[in-house]
Amino acid sequence: MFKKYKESLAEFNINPTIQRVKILEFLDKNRIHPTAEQVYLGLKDQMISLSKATVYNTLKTFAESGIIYELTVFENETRYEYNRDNHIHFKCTKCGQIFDINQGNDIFSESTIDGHKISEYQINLRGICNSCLNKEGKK
Amino acid sequence: MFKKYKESLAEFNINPTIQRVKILEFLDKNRIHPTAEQVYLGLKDQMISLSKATVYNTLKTFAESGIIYELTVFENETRYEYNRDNHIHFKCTKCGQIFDINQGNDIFSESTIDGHKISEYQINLRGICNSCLNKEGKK
DNA sequence: TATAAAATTAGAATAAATCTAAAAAGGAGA
DNA sequence: TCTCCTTTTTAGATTTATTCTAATTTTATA
Repeated sequence: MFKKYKESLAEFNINPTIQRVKILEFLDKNRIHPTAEQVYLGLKDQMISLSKATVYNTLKTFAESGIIYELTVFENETRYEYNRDNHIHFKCTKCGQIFDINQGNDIFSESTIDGHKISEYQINLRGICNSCLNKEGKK
Repeated sequence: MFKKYKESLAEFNINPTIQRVKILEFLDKNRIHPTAEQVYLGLKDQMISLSKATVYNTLKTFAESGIIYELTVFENETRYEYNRDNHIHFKCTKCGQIFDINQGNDIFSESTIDGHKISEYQINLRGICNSCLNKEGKK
């Protein structure tokens, strides 16, 4: 059942506890760039003993290992995603949803800029999304 | 003395109260991408009655008007800067400093992507800065 | 199985940001 | 200048995200 997640965790040298497997599964099946709070809320009913601290610890452990990605898109809330393909984010100011955009991948392929060594980058777009634009049009 | 700042504020239809002029001056003279807290700490000695709420309110008012820019660079702390020239940011994981990089300006000159209307974008780089690299080299 | 190490837990603590309601300041007109 | 009205500031309480702490439970290992 959870073999897939256990194997992934093993690849990243993370012990596959029940909590960790469940959290990874949640991230895999809910591609909404959730906050730690959202992960906790999404799991607490099926895991009555789950603690928020575990969710925070686990997400941090995951992000540090590289199995998931940690993002901050304009607002000051840390979000997480399982999608490790190179992509950028668009946040809608109307509905608040965050969309993945498969573009802009190798803009900073040079690893140095102004003498600073780049190890990572994030590109965040903001505006009004596709579906909110349509809703506006209909009014 | 503060004519320059009063004029800028007038351009953006913001009443030039003493607090506002002082906060704008602070941002102009301290190009460190400060947090609201840092602005408050930097001004409270010369303005004993200054309230944190005023700093937060003012920075928000400024950002909404467009006279300053609000940024989130990886960490979940909102930062502000007076520099409105198009540029991107580099945050050093060693010293925590944020550097301005004058590059990457017109990457999203097209105003639509995947049908989403782009009104704004941020590009954030992370790694080890110039001077931290040098210090490492010397050890 | 015993023992050590790692992980989880509940709840307290911290820190950023917002809210509230009252006081102060500023502007417009008589 | 006085009055009225709007805007701004203020202190402190509140909210919310996150971290910390110390005890307990689980897992790994000898």
